Order: sequence, then C-alpha cells, then structure tokens
Amino acid sequence: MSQLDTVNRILDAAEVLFAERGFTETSLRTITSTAGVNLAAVNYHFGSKKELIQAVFERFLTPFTESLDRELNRRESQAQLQVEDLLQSLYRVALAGLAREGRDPKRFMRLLGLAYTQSQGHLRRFIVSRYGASYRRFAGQLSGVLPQVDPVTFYWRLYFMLGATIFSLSSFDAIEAILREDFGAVSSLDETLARLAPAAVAMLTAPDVGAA
Amino acid sequence: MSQLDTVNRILDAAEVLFAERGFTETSLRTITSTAGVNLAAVNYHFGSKKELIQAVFERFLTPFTESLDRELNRRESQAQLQVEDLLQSLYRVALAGLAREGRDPKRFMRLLGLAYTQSQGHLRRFIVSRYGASYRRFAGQLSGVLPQVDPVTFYWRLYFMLGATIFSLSSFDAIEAILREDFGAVSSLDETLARLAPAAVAMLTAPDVGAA
DNA sequence: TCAGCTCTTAAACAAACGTTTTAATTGATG
DNA sequence: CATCAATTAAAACGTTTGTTTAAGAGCTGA
Repeated sequence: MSQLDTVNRILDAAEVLFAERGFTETSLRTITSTAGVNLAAVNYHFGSKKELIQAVFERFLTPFTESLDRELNRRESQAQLQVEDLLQSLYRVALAGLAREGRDPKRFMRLLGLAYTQSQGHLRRFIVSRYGASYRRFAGQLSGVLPQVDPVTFYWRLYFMLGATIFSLSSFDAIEAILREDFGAVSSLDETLARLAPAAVAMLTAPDVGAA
Repeated sequence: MSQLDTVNRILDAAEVLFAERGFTETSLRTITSTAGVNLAAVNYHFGSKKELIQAVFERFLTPFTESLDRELNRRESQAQLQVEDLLQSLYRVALAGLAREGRDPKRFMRLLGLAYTQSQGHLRRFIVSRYGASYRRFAGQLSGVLPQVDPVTFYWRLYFMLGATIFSLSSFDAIEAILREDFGAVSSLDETLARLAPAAVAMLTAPDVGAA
C-alpha cells in the first residue's frame, strides 16, 4: 500500500464518518480502523485531527469552487443573465461536477451544514480564507441581476436560500424516507433540485417590502 | 439554595452552553461550574447527560408548541385563512411568546438547528414523539391553504422553509455582524422576521412546475 | 430532640480521547 | 548488496470524559 493510498483511505473514511456523525463524535480510532490503517497515520500524514478535517473539506471544496468559477466565467461573457441561470450554475453544474467524480453530493451538503453548525472555529476560518472569493463573486453576480432588491434584503435572502439548500439537501435521505412513507413517492436528488431552484428564485425575486 | 434552584441553574447554564458549542463539546464539568453547582448534581437530578439535553429542549419546546397550538385554535375558527396568517402565527406569536418569558429566541433556533444536525438520535426521537403532533397539525393547516400545490412539492417546500428559518436565525448574530460591517446596517430580529415571512410565502406559493 | 429523608459534596472510577514515542519495516538509490 | 530516508506499527502518554460511590449536611415532621 503506497503512501497515497493511506492518505486517500483516511480521507475516504473520514469524509463518510464525519458526514454521518459529526467531527467530535468521530474518533481517530474509528476512522483509522475503518480505513484499515494504523492509528498514528493520521497524525503522521495530516498533523492533527483539525488538519484532517480541513483536508476533507479541501478535497471537495476545491473542485467544487473550480467548477463554479469556470461556470461563472462562461456566464459572465453572456449578456442578459437571469437569476435562474445563476442558480442553475450553482445547483446543476457544480454539484454535478462532484457527482461525476463518483462522490455523493448529498454528503458534501451534510459536511457543509456541519461546517456551519458545529462550532469548529478553525474550520470556518479555513473555508472563508480559502473559498471566500468564489462565494463573494457568485453573490455579486446574483446581486447584479437583482437590482430591484435592496442590498441588505438581498443578502438576507441569500442566507435564506443557503439555509434552505444546505438544510434540505443535507437531510435529503431522512426527508425522502418520510415522504416515501407518507405519499409513496420517491424523490431523486435531481427532482429535488428541480423543485428547489424555482422555490429559491421565487424567494429571491419576491417584491421587496423593504424594512429600514 | 433549594432543589428547584439547582435544577434551573443547571438548565440555564446548559441551554446557553449547548447553544454556543454543541452537545458533545460541552462537558458536564463546564455546565456545573458555570451553574455553580456540584458535578454530581446533573446525574442526581436528570439521570444522565442525554436526559439533561432532553430536559433543555422540553423546557422551551413545551411552551413553544403550546403557544402555537393556541394560535392554531384561534385561526381554525376563522374562515379564509391565508398563508401569511399561518406564518405570522409561527414566527411572531410562538417566538414572541418565548421572548416574553425573557428567553432568547435566537438561542432556541440554534438549539433546534443542533437537534437536526448533531446526530443525537435520541434527541430527534424525543422531539418527534413529544411534539410531532403539533408540527403535523401546523403542516396540515398550511397545506390546506395551498391546494394548488402538489403535496410532495409542498412538503419539500416546507423543509426549504424550515431550513431557511433555522439556518438564518440560528446564525443570526454572525450574519448580522457581516451585514453591519459591509453595509453599516443593523438588523433586528423583528426586521429579519419581517423579511423572512414574505420570502417564505413567495417560496411556498410559487407556481408548481410539478416534477413526477 | 431525634429519626428519616432529600440533597449536596468530594473523591474516585473506568473508559475513551488525541497525541507522542520508539522500534520495525519498507522501498528506492548508490 | 548495503544505506538511508520514508512510512508503518505497537505501545504508552497524559487528559478529559460521563458516571458512581460513600460520606456529610440540611431540613421536616413527629
């Protein structure tokens, strides 16, 4: 087993276990035994548990933001951008890029949700410093096609949208199971994104009654 | 210090610390020293850490759902219910009821978010079995005033709305700090709810393109 | 006043945690 | 084949965790 194997086996196991149970609830012993490597390998290759957590995020956020940036480049050269187009960029292209690599988009949404809700200050700092530029660029473009919405209202709605996305996709399997039991209707991730996109557009473009 | 004092001091400290750091990241020693009581008091009065967590949720979810139920009773007797009315019931009345008791609604949103994202299976079971009826009643009434929306689409949108609400309100202070720095605009909780309600209405009432 | 119960206290428990250490093993290079 | 650095392995480290124990204090009712 080469060094690269060990590193990737640890990342694979950590990614799944973190998404399932959270960071604090997942011990290095569980990770290494799942990965079939020695306990000390984590500290040898990554330095510490904190750095392993960051490495897990780096491995999926880097291709994610690269896909998003490429898509934003393409959109930017077009005139007449629509809100729908930008959300399609975010939802379809970027997520589909991850799925194409054989990784589960729902798992990444769960991890993103954990990054926000589990305190882990180091992780939030890491993500903001590393990927904040892409996020601000997307937000800027989206804000640009919504000139009628007050900036503060826009940013609140952006967080509403993020919350709706992260929350519903990170709990996708649980929600899907409930709906399947109650209505006998199976929902695929694609179908759910097809429902989420217009809902998000409706929220972003709603008439601005304007507080303050 | 009476027995009731000890129990309440533990609940007060646990509520704040859980909301700040999460369940696993908050030790019983931190809770008891913050509360100024002996370490063993938690196991004596609550039995275990799990049961303490449930007690914290019970203390704010019971009055919350009671307020909501009373409000739903009042609405039910009226004809011509509107989506806006029901969301107002949820946002203003129930949350305001908690605020009236001198407790912080944002903190409860943070705890609700944790209940969903931190694995803690026992907590989700506890909440569903104890408060599921009120939730289903609210969902049923809301669904009733949206007959044009396909049931499956409705339930997905309900989760979108829950995600937007829990996510943005539980991170309220962080988001508010960012917007204050970028726009110099302070947002109160009331203002944010005044933005959230119409955004949620727009999402729920959006035309149903209808998957499946 | 004293028995009897409730509650608090201090101390100890075993288990699990992240990390470090030291030695064995591997694999490439001269 | 010998050498040397990189990697793996097993064991132990000191902390911290939730929980339990056993003794003490404080109050109540007879």
